[in-house]
Amino acid sequence: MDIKNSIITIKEPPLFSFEECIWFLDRNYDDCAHIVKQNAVWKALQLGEEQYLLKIYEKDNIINIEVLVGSVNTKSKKHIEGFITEWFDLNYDLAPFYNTLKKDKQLAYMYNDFYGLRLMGIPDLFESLCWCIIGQQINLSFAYKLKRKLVERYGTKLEYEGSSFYIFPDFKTLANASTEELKDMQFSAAKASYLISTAQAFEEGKLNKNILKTLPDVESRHNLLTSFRGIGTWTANYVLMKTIRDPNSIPHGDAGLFKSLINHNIIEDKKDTKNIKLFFERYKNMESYIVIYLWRSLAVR
DNA sequence: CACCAGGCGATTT
DNA sequence: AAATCGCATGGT
Repeated sequence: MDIKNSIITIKEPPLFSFEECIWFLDRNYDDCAHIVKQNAVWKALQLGEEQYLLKIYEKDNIINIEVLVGSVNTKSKKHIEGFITEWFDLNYDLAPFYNTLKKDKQLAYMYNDFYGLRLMGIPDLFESLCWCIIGQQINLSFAYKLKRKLVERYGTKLEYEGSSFYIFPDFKTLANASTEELKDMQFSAAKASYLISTAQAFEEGKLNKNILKTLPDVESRHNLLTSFRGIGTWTANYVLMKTIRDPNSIPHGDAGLFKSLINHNIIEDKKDTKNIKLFFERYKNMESYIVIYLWRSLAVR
């Protein structure tokens, strides 16, 4: 294959910072979903039957996607372009959000400090839900540690030039895992059971991205999600934000969100529901974006 | 040592 | 209906 053919390019949208986006992917944690180094991100993924390893970097306001592993043809090229566009939220117009942000006395600084940050998504619904279940109630460092154990045990490893890249386990594999195995890996009994029952819901066809996308509004999507064990309002809203890309999802009860709102003197404490409501009214239909920027503010470069 | 982490469901009041 | 509890473990 011609080397040139293995590089896919996408023109960057306005109000975009590749560097800010890929920095957010890790922000000093240890996410096994990708490797960020030298102004590039390496990402392994499954597209249909085939496995891919992508190296994504920026050059002259163009996103370059180098396909290191996997075959490139018209179909897979389109698939990869679609994946990156969705992951980086390239089709979203940030201008209305920035217009509102710049008028916000406490948060206007974010326009300069986090300029061009997009809502980095989790395109795969099963992966997204598992990540939420893992992260419930524990600190993020431990959550990433648990996720890595899960992925290294049940996922797919891709070796490339001495480095290992991992693809998140598919639901069939996790549906057949046992709670005992997961408990031995430091998952609580409850989390082990939620992960397996979620995987089984996918296997039985009761839950998938298409079902959610077909529902008419965010309330019905929220209600379907929370009808499953282990998926509460926080998880439902997180997934609607990161995977379904509803613009108006707020992960209510989120510890980081409270912390950020307190840091910015927007609320007194967690029980200050009145000011939380007032705050989000300023960001009508862009709630998901302001949440991402509030989370971003918790991380230190 | 206590208390909280990007919560949730079960149990008790 | 609302408040409380247990969960696994790491960090402060």
